Parts: sequence; C-alpha cells; structure tokens
Amino acid sequence: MDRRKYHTKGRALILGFLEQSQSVTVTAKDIWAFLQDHDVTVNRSTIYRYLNQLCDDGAIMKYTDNDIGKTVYEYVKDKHDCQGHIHLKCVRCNGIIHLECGFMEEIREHLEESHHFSLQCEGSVLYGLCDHCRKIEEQAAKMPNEERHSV
Amino acid sequence: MDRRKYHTKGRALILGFLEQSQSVTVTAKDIWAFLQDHDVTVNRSTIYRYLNQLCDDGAIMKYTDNDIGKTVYEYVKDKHDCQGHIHLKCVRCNGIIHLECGFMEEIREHLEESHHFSLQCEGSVLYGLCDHCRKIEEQAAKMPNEERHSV
DNA sequence: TTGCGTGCAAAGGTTTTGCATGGCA
DNA sequence: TGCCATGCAAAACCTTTGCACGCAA
Repeated sequence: MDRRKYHTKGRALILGFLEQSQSVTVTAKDIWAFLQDHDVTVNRSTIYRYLNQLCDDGAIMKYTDNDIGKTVYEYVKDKHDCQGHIHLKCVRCNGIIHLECGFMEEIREHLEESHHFSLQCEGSVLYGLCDHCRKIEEQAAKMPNEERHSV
Repeated sequence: MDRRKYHTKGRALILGFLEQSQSVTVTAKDIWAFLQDHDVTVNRSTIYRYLNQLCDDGAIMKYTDNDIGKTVYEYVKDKHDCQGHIHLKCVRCNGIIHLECGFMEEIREHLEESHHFSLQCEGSVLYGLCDHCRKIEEQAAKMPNEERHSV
C-alpha cells in the first residue's frame, strides 16, 4: 500500500547521510548542515516532511537523545534484527553496540526470577564508553593541558 | 555553596506535587494544571525557572519521554543512592526498580570483557513490566471485551 | 498529465530571557 | 534592607501546516 515515491536529489542525499551515519544519531540540523556542505539547499520543512515519512515507513527511528536534549533520527538497517536484544550506546561517539549474545538470556532470566520484571528490549539502552572512545579518553587524561570535553 | 532559598506558596506546591508523583513522570504542563486545580496561578516562566533550579540542585531529573514525546520531570529521592546500579522502569506504571544486587557486577564484567564496553549507570534504563503490572495486563488479556490501554 | 515533492511563509508549541516589580528573611 | 522570586512580554527554537508551483514518472 505504499504510495509511489519520486526520487529527488535532496532525498537521496538525506537518506544517504542517514545510512552512512548508522551508528551515530543525527539531528534535523545535522542533516541540514550536511546538505549545505554539499551545496544543496533544502528547506527545513522538506527535511522534516521527509524524515517523518521515513519514520512512518519504519526506515528510520525518531527519539530524543537525553544527553543532548535534542530529537535525533537513526537509520534502521533491519528493524527485525533489533528485536530480542538491548543496545549499548557510547556516550561519546553515539555508536551503538547490539548485545546479541547469550548474555541477553542471562539478563532476562535474572530480571525475571530475582526481580519479577519482564524485560522489554525496545528502548532499553545501557550507556557507557566503547572501546575506541575509552582509549581516546584515557589519552586525553594523560594530557592535562589538553582541552577536554566535559559533561 | 547553595545560595539562600526563599519559600513561596508556588514552589512548595510544585515540589510537593513532584514528590507525591515520585513513580510517575510529570510534564511542565501537568504542574501548571496542578497549580490551577489548587487555585494558584503561577506563570510558566516561574515554573520552568524553578524546575531548572531543581535540576541543577539534583533534586529532580529532566528528560524526554519518548513514548509521549514530551519533556518530563522526575523527583529524585536520593541521588547518591542511585549510583553504581542501573534502573528497571515499568512501561505501564513508570515505577522504578533499582538493580542493586550482585548481578550488576556480572553485567559490568560481561560488557567489559566481551564487548569492551565501560558501563556508565547514569541514564542506563531497561524497560519492561513490573510484577504488579504484568499481572494486571494478564488479567486484561483474559477479558477480551474489556477496554485495554494500548501503546 | 498526474500527483508527489518542494519552497515559502506563517503558525503552533515549548522553553528561555530581560526587565521591572513584588515579597521573603 | 538585600536579594531572591515572580509576572509579563518578547524572543528563541523546533516542528508542523497550507498553499501554490515545480518536477519526476
């Protein structure tokens, strides 16, 4: 029942940007800036309209990143692949790690048996630092004079 | 180093409302409506200003509830008691369970060793159904004609 | 040619800010 | 009396909407 879609330069760029940003969440502003960088000016309304369409189609997800307090959009590679496990999110690079391993079952069982809590994976996120970013933070810690980004 | 605070009727009501709503998140609008119900008219700016102060003081937490897409505020009983463990949040009653048990260490170790991920408890939330609400949901499922609340 | 996509302008909602006034301690 | 808190109005932001036009298929 999907209506016919037309291809336009702006849409191609936007979708491309979202795809390549798979492990990083982007804001509507980021998209606008990206288009600017590519010398393509697209009206904000157009961006929002397209983003909403993509959301409706399930191609992307929209939610608020509470760390930055902004609405972010995230490309969904395969929605069905993201069920049954929770996500680890790096607070520094916004990268996402899918906790797709046997430990998921251990978590689920523990919560069920010890806390009578039925885990729902959707929306459940654990924050922290990924391997790469931790190393960078450690480097930064060694250089006291360096400008460090703080919360 | 906290500056002197003056007590006013509006502030007392707002804080009281937040305290009594401990397991339920409230929006700025809810607060405004609550004050109206108590025949106290407080300007929106005042509400926001006070909420931001409470956030800075760590008395409440501010974040966006992605289910309703609105900014919500939540009373923090004792911030220091909430470090070192993650939270389980019931999607139905918004109640919070503190995962303060030995399993926390297991989680931390697994993420560290298998995923090279340094867990940061702050903000990490697992969603699901608490014992009480699951039973209610099960009851509702047995009564097909009953009005059921859905997502 | 059809109707989707776009730009523009305006509106809507939420939150912040400057300034003068009011009120607690 | 000294500040903090408040009200008011305006602004800042983000997002949506209506309308007319452009353009892909």
